[in-house]
Amino acid sequence: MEDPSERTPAGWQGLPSWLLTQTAGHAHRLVAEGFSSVHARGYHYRLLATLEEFGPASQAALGRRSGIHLSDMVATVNELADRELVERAPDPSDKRRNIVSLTAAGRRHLRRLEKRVAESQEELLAPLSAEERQRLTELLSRLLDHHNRRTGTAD
Amino acid sequence: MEDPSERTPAGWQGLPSWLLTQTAGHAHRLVAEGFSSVHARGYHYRLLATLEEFGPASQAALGRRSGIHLSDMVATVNELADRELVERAPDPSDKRRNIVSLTAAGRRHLRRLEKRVAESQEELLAPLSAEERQRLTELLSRLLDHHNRRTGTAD
DNA sequence: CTAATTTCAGGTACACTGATATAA
DNA sequence: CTTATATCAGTGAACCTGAAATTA
Repeated sequence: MEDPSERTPAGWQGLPSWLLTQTAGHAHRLVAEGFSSVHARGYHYRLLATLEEFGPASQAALGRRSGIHLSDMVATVNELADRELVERAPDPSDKRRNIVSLTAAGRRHLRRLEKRVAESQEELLAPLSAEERQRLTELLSRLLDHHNRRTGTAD
Repeated sequence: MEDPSERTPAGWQGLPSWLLTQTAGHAHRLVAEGFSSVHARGYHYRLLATLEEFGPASQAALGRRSGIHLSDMVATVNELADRELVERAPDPSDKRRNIVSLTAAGRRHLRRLEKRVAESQEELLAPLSAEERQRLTELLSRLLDHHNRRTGTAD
């Protein structure tokens, strides 16, 4: 089991796409661990933060603002409504719509999630200096902008 | 539908973990598109490249070298063996093992995959200069190293 | 006995496709 | 008639857990 080839990086390990997806995997893991410690997942945070930032809205509008697919929105709202972190009420002015809004408990839950997110950013970037973090963020932002425009992704 | 809030980025859009996972999503999509045009997926490339780099090996050794989970290794070898891109032969010196090796067709297939990968790297990094690409690669490598060491991940 | 190998069955988070019913 | 909304069913690649049988 002391085969050195099992510790030698293969050629594809240096590819930018590999470095990106692997590092993103660690980022996702760190954030998800923070969330799961308060019984949440990424979609919960994105939905609650979108609700606080833009106010009550229909599930379709929330989907467009949060980037969560409509089919997943149903399950996400279900999970949060079961725990009374959001409220789902019929819209009297348009009977197709549900108006989803944040409850007081939902807002407190969001505060906890934000703390966890901040901690995981720190853990993720630990080996980098402040200037390096800034440079990385800027490079990633430019790549993301470029490809979001290309694919017509919002935001 | 001209609601400007549906184009306004929410607060979490600036988080390093968000920039990383979203950019990685684009990277993954670009690479996967290149692969699917020759009916392949990521595991196929990783397995074929590992086989070429280190030679025939048991599925367990291949899993350690490629980072592919043993349970997924079975299906991956099945798929490649069905297309005669790899060969699975019993190891006479250890009856538990299969020795997996690359066929000539597998090597040709790998050449095609490498071309696709190179194209997608170029597409991924298009907006960055050579120096910026170098800086990004270096920063990501440091982050990846740090977290791989922390989690005991090989390579 | 323990440890390694292969295989199978399944689960999860995220992103997506398609179909349906209802209402604007 | 066309569009928007909400819901349900299901897929996919990647990554993972657990259990089983076989052999070292």
